[in-house]
Amino acid sequence: MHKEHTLTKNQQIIFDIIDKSPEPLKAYSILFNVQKKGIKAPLQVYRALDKLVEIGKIHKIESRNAFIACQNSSCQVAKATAFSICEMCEKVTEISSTGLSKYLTNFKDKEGMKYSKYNLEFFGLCKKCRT
Amino acid sequence: MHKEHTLTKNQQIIFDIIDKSPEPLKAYSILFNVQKKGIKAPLQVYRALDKLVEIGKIHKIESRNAFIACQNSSCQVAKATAFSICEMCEKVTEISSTGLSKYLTNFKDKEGMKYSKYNLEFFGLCKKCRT
DNA sequence: CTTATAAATGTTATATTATTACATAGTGTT
DNA sequence: AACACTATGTAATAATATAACATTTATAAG
Repeated sequence: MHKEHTLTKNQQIIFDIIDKSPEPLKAYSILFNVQKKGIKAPLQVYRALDKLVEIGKIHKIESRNAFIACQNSSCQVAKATAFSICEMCEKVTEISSTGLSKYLTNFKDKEGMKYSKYNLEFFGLCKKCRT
Repeated sequence: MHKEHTLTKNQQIIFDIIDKSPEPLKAYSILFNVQKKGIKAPLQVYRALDKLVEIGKIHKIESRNAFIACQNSSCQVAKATAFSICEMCEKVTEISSTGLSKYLTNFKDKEGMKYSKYNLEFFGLCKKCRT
């Protein structure tokens, strides 16, 4: 079993903001939002973000430089992530498909190499934006 | 059939540097390398990069903010990309697996949504770094 | 409980990555 | 020539991220 991570003060503050947000948040937008709570410097935000990513509480959307809370309840480690991104409204959703994650986790390249981690980002138009 | 894109002067200079490099290049490292050729400003580099990505001659490795020449001969459009990245030596290789690209191109999420584009990055240790 | 160690914090400065805004020049039509 | 379109040049600045160092807090070992 995994050890439950108890978040520190800064980590908790920053996680809460990301978790409550309906959309991915950028580091400096987070910073702006927590300045009233005493977090004044970028580094304080980035350190919390790094830790939260490391323990799998949040994920980074690489193509957007933004962070989203993990949707898969109790995802402890960030080693197999997949997202859909609407190119119109920028809505991002974490994909949890057993088939997909099995396929990718077991994927071997031409030389038989298996990978320990992956990140996949799908792009298209969401339901709303297609209508 | 696709129209062959004739690269402009700046685009050609920047593509050549990326194409010759054994590793992904970052925008400012490219800038540094082309200053002798008269390209002086970041924007000149970014504009060429944008265009080259758009026409599929190069790809951006999102997790590294770096650019690599397309390995799939005559890949004209950047809409289905997959890479392996060594977390030790940072070697990046474009994966060309028909199985993988078929699987992902046809992937539908829970709501039946199909996507027009994807980018996948695998992480692990390359052959050399595992020994 | 105290000492040692690791993890987290606070703060300043700076590095790296990317875009806005505006002026100019080339290219290809009609 | 007149038009639209794409690319270029240049300066300034915005947005994203890390280095370096001092201090504090949490955790574990004796």
